[in-house]
Amino acid sequence: MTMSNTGGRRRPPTIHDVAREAGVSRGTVSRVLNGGHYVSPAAQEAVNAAIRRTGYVVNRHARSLITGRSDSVGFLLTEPQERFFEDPNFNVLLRGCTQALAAHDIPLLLMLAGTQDERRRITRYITAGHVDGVLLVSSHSGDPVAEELREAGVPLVACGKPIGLGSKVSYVAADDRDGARDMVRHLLSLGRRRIGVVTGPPDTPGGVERLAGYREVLAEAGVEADERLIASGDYSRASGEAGAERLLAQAPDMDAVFVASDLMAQGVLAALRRAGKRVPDDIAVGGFDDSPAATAATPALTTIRQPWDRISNEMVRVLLAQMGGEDPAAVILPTELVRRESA
Amino acid sequence: MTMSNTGGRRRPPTIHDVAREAGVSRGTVSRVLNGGHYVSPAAQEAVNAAIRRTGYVVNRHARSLITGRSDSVGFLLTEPQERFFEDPNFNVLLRGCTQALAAHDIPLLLMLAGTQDERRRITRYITAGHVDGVLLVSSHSGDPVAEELREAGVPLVACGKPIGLGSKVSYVAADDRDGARDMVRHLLSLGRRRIGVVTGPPDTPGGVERLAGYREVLAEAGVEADERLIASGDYSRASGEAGAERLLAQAPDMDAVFVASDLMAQGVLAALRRAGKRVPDDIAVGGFDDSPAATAATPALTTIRQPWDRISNEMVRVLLAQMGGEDPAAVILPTELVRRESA
DNA sequence: TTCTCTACTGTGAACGCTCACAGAAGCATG
DNA sequence: CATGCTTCTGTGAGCGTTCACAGTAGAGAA
Repeated sequence: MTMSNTGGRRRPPTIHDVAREAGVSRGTVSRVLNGGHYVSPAAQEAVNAAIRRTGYVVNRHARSLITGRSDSVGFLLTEPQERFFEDPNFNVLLRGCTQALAAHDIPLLLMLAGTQDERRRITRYITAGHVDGVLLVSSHSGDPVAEELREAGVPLVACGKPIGLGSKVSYVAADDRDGARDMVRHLLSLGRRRIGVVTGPPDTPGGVERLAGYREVLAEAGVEADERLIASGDYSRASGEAGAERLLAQAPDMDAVFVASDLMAQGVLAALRRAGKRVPDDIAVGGFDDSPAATAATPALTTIRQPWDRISNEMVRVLLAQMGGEDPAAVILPTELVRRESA
Repeated sequence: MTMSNTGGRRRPPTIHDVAREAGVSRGTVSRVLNGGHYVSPAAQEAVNAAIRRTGYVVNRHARSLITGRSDSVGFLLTEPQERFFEDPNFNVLLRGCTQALAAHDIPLLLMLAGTQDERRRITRYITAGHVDGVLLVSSHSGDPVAEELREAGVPLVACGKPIGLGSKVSYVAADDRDGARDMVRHLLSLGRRRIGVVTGPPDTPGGVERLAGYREVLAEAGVEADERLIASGDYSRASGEAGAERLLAQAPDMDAVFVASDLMAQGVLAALRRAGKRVPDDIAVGGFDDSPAATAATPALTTIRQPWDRISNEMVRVLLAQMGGEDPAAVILPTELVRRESA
């Protein structure tokens, strides 16, 4: 019953064909397509029937040409790509955003801009209006792309608080500091007192906030701070391994370690195993993210869950709102302690 | 020097503005934009200068409206998404394709169609001409989307040989059978004779071919086949774990196991550890893929590298060729044995 | 009645581009 | 000197849609 057409018409049906088929004008069809206001029930029905019969789908290019919108949003990665693709969180985020957008029938364009050159090209591409908004995933500060897009007036939502920028840019983030506090409190509750930390890079919000939470809780608990218990990594597995080795050398009496990402925690576990330390008996290990890496690790990681599904949903919600003219907004979501074997 | 414009023009410059600025007609500007044939050097130069001065970028919607092309391609996943996002191979593939396309200035639209409903919608979206071609990632056979797209005449390249379809659809794949042969030969060369296998699903090329390679080599070597040494999984970590348990129960004297994916191999390692078996001393383990999971595992996996960078490059190359009117083609790429600790 | 208001419908004009065509040179060939 | 061919250029039309506007009909108010 569908797709029936006079003869072997090869070209897809246009709004004209639908109008003729329904016995109304282009304008009326267009109105039905765009919400159906000021259309009589009879016309509404006739048009819908004609659309079904002809198999009509709106030509987005023609629509975009006149509306100036593209009805698509970009998912932009401005970091060296290895990082993101190695990080399981990224997958979850990408999937969540794709799905949230699909619910609004908005396709997502994936854009990778790892090099300086690519970044320039992508910025031009975006500012030329090929997407209506951008979901930005870039943890490091000093990222010129975000600033340029903001200036160009492109609706933008970052994942995690962009450090360098003012409050004029929207972002959605988990409550890093609070999550870190929960974890360190948990380690304290296990009786540990010599608690080390492997932080993220100091130019990322996760690097700063998680360390701050760690310091706060120790101070509140009256545990003596010790800089030898602090090492910094870059969220990669390898840097976790290196960090753990440093800590073991500097503070052999360490009895727990809070690691700012599950991936780094995997590296920490490897280093501890090599050093002959049992986890959690000798040293308890706490991760952060609750990524697939947490359950893949041996022993399975006690970690802080970032609510990635909610994060992606909120990012999309805030972006759409901004595309609709609303002001930028910041959303902070709570984290949750997930207890497994490592602590 | 760029973006200079009379007054505070807000609207981006059009081809008209460029033509006026360069003192030529729209047609000439258009010709410069599309390859510059039949344009005098003087006009060429004037137009390029005008483009630079005005900051002009072509409006893709207007162009697409008339050419009927969209100058973008889709990356389509038709499986339940968990699988792909859990699988590190997927990342590498996605990244590779994005980069290969970026070199041609073609944006990539990521499309996820896990449910029946989504699949229908996406198919309509694609056949409506919103992308010029599709990179299909779907290992299972009996996938109706591929067949529908093929019938609709949409250029299509699959990753891995689509089992159900005829030879009319392009694909790029690693040489699964040969890779499996290499691995099993390697295990034999270590002196192992009771070699188990955890296969992939029988409706995927990897499931079929890797098992076939295993059987072939054992037969050639005159090693007795034993169905108790064969278990099948679904490429997930959990299924690897379950498969290993089954094998251990059925064939306690197993001294090696070839696992059809690194992720499953991680599960196998976990099961072996629980059973008190030392790897590789008691049982050697060989994986497949050389994904990040291979190095993340303890001990690091000896595995078969799939040439993902080449695969993605070839997929893009074949797709672009097809979009240019060439016939479908199949490309098979060689694999490589990577020796690490587990075998 | 006449006027106004609301609900609905149709029409021309864009949007920015490419394409086909016609024409203008310049140069060699008949 | 006309004729053809090649290289280059400008112009009109049209891609499929939305938008602004004008117009119709019917209902209620003055």
